Amino acid sequence: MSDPDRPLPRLAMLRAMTDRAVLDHVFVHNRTTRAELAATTGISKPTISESVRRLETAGALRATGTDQTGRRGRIATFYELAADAGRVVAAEVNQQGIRTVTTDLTGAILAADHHAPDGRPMTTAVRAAVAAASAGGPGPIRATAVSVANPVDPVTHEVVALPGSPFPEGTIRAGEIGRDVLLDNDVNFSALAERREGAARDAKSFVYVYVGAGLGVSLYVGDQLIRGAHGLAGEIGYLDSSGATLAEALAGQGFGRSDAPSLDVDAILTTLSRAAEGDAAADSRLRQLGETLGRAVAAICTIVDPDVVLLGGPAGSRPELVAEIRQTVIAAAPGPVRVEAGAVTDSAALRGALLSALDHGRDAMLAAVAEG
Amino acid sequence: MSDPDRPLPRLAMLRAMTDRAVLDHVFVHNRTTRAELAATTGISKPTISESVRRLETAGALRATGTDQTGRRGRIATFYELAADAGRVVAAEVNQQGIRTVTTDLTGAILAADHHAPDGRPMTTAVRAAVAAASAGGPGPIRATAVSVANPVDPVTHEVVALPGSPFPEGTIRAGEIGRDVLLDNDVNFSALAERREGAARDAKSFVYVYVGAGLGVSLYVGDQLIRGAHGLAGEIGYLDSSGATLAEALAGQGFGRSDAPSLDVDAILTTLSRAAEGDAAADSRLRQLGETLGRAVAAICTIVDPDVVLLGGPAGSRPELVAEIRQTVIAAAPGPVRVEAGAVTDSAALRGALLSALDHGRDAMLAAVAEG
DNA sequence: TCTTTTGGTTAGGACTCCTTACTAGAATGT
DNA sequence: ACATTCTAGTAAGGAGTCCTAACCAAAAGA
Repeated sequence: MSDPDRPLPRLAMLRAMTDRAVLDHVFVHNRTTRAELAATTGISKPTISESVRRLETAGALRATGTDQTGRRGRIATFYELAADAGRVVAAEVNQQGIRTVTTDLTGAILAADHHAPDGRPMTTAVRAAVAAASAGGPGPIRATAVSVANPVDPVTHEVVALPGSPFPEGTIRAGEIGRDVLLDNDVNFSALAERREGAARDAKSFVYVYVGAGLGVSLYVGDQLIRGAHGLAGEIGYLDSSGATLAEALAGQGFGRSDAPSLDVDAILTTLSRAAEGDAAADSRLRQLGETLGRAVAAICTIVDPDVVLLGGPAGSRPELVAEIRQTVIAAAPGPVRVEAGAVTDSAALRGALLSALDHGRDAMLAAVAEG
Repeated sequence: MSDPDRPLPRLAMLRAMTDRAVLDHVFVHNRTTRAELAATTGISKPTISESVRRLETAGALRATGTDQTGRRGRIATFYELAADAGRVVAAEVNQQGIRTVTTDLTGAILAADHHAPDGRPMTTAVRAAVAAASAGGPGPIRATAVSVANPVDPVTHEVVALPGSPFPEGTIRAGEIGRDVLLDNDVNFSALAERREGAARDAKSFVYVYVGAGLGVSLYVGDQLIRGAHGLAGEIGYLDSSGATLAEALAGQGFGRSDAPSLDVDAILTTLSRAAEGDAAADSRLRQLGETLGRAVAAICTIVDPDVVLLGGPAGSRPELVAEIRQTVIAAAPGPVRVEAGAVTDSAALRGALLSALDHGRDAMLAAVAEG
């Protein structure tokens, strides 16, 4: 792994920085030319040319045609990522089964799959699904990310089993699924998706509140996720709500399951639709739900003062509930806060896992180029 | 300021990194030699020599004697920071007046002063105190940090006036005190002191709770302070506590002033001492205070899951109160949390302001060297 | 006195990057 | 048709930083 001969520790860093600048540009503008690279990065043309040549011989880039737009001057040659530069795999595990997606390093989807729950142990099923998603494509798998519905310990990378959790199995270790697997919470991954390409793109800090079968919160400050010392940051089911925990309070309002921090999504959704039909009792229960959740969100806002609060999940993204929560938060939090529904509604956790896998996969490819 | 000719944008970064490595080593081991620098930084001896020569001619370093420990081999020449490399000023503003301290870039104290409140407007008095602390020493003032008792907006650097705040004046702008002034909250600065040289030295994340005339919280995650989008992070006086705000609840227990989020420190301290003398009623009120504060701290722990919670301030650092709060927090927070008293008791805010000024002052000197 | 040890310098080379000048090739203008 | 203009990329030369290896200087130990 590490060279016995390290001839240029510091100077090599400069070279790696130029390579990174080139690749970073390729990741967003899939096709590019040497001239465009030099112009946008500010690096000189000869240096860019050398970097491109290096990356091409290393198998990362590939010349892929010429610029045929009838423009004056010499025709430019396009470069893009080589087809076999690598792939990444993302998987989402929940009660509906296992969903996987495989993309190349640009993020273009190569395959997607879904496995309904069968009798097998969860770890076995996940390992098989990831192996199937990894098989038979061009280039090596550079990274794998798996989203689960439970908190994940940031140091052991092991799924933390909370009492009464809806997650079907208490212990999954990243090492049992494959090597270099990024295992994380679905709420964290969903928040990442919102951060990168959702409603929190421009926020310096934001709070993502997931209201679904689970109830969880992710905090982002800058581009940093606050995981907590024991991976328990954002487990707001344990927040105090007028003497009881928030989960207990919600259960007492008829929105919880008998087993603790799990919510009854169907109950929430039927209440929402009945309130919309004019049912006064349902409307009252909706207000009560919004106020209970809103007070918890207001506490978070008082403590971390985020730019924006995003609500997600099958219940949290419903506009009626968003409006109720917003009202309570604005009344109770000291500063001005925006409370909105998340923008990434379609399997946000899988999307976030993919984004995370892409980050790491791209880093891995760059490291491979630098090594060899 | 900026060169019209920028001959080496990238290569110059390497050189700056070497200089920074040398200076960083000098900042902690005041005296050092070229050989020691090469050994500890891993940079080659010729490169270190060149950097030392550069820093010496720029006026940052100074040869200051030779190694006289009867050791074999050639005698080493010691280098340390030049006396006129620069100074920094820190000031703490509170109801007792203005306290200032001036140090060189190693942190050695050159002067300290205290100004009791006079009739003058606060901004005028602070400006005068900072000017007095800056005058007549060797080398330029590289940075100035001022600690105030109110929250500071992170973008405008203006003191935010909260209703009923104990801070005597609502608006101070950093620009009105001097140029390049770091203006921040006393709680934030105290937390920085704990982070660097107090009980949170080894913590990855921690919460600092100040209980004194003001009531405030600072959150550190890694080396990053969570300020909040509007500078209001940690204003827990507004937290909900059984229907009222925390400040109101504390006032209702007899620990507050009539003007809102300000605490009556004397009332807390007398309750503490009476409870220690066996007064049952005082003991009951102490337990109630500990539980009220503990529930707020537990909410913070549930949301951010820190490594450790440090309590500071004239009331917060009292061991009896720490024990009460700890008991409530451990019972209510989901994960295992350490709750301790802060270790920096003697004017922590001023110490933190000084540390912050040192950070920026050292950076400023390095930038000055790089400029030429 | 000779050897060893240690701090530091010198010499030479490797590497990265930059500026300037140049070439190739296509569209445009006359 | 032919020169002009414009663009992509290459070539040459030089500057700057860093590294290794060898060397020098001075003091302690044998």
